[in-house]
Amino acid sequence: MLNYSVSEENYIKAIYRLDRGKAVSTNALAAELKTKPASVTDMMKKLKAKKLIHYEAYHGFQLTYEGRKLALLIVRRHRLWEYFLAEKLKFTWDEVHDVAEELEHVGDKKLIDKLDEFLGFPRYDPHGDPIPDASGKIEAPRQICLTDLPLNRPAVVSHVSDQSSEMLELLGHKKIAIGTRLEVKKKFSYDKSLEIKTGQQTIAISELLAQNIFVK
Amino acid sequence: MLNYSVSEENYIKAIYRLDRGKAVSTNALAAELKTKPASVTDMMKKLKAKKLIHYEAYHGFQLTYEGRKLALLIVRRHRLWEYFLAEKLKFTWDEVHDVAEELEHVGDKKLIDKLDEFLGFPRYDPHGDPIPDASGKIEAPRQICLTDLPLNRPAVVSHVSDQSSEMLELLGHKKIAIGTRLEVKKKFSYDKSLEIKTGQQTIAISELLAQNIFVK
DNA sequence: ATAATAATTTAGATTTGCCTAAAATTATAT
DNA sequence: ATATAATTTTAGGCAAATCTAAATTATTAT
Repeated sequence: MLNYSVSEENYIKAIYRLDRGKAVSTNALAAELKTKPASVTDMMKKLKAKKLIHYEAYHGFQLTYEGRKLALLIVRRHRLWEYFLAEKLKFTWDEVHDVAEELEHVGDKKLIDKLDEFLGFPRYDPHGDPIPDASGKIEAPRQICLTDLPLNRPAVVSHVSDQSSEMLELLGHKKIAIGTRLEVKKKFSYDKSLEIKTGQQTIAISELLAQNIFVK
Repeated sequence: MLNYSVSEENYIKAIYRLDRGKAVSTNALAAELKTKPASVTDMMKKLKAKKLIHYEAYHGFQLTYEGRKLALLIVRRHRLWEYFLAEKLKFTWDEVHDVAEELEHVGDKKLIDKLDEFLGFPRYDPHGDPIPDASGKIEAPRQICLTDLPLNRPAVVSHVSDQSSEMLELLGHKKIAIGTRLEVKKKFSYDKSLEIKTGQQTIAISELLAQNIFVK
């Protein structure tokens, strides 16, 4: 496998993260990477030339088979490092993300496979996300977005896709974590906020927050 | 402490490595980093502006106090990762260097200090080099190069800086290893080779080989 | 259906880090 | 001491990744 720049890897990972079946848009990717749409277009041309994405001007992007393989490799590195940081170095779960973000770009194949072995081949990272194996296989997470959960259907929080400390602080405050059981009680069309019931309490969830919570 | 690029860190580390009391030259640094003298000059201007080195055109460079502090921090990261790779991931001693070369640029302070703690505050890396502590202190065995050892001064081999198998084969053949006692008996200006006496024998050492042997 | 709006791309600059070739400076040898 | 050689710096360019502003294409709202 070839060698990719940190920037290329970050774009590929972001496209993978935003992938919901449909093509990813320039603006969405720019927002995700805190960069400008013009920069995204520049990079998309390069990634297309390297056959990592399908792309026609004005019609968004999707990962090719090669692109998805690379994305899964980066996700593997990221989640193994997160596991290492939490399990071995005793970082708290909200500290691991930013550090893993840097470590994930160290590309040595042997390093990652030996780290995996050292950790005992963990299957989930500290946020509950499955870790791809050395061949790139990943457990299919049959989770749906909280915004798509029907009213009064019991579910369990299985994943939060944004992992900024701001997001995690908010989740902590609302006492929501991986494994929390909940039901959506009401949906307000005005601001698309939700009212949800957890074991103890009934609370409001903004649209943005709901979009980043996934449940099974 | 500010944030430095991978390139800046590599230059600082190389100057630290080449430091023998006198100023480091442009050509020596270019050779060490496998780059061109013109590129070195470019970077030296930047490092001077950042007050990491002392530098006047045509007169070489030396680390400032800040520069030395940064160098020791990078050395600390490098050697802790080397220890981790050898001790925990079971890499062999000749594999650790290249991987540590990448990991050393992950700058998170907490990561390195927690790694240090996890490893049990090791004092030496797998090559026998001392590891600076969290405050930047390093054990003082300022060893000198065999080329700088005065005639007839008894010394002990403490370190070899090149670790290629070719080098080690040659050392093995000449029966020189870490701990070998020796004295320099003659220096030949013609090819800068040395004649040295070990316990058993008197042998010739080429300039290149001598440059890579360090003694106390 | 078309005009207004939003999204996207292009054009042209900037910064970092590197290069080659030429000029300037320092070191060396006779 | 001075010519020659070696070293170092300058000048000018290139590629990657980013930006702003302007132009282009797609979407939407009436």
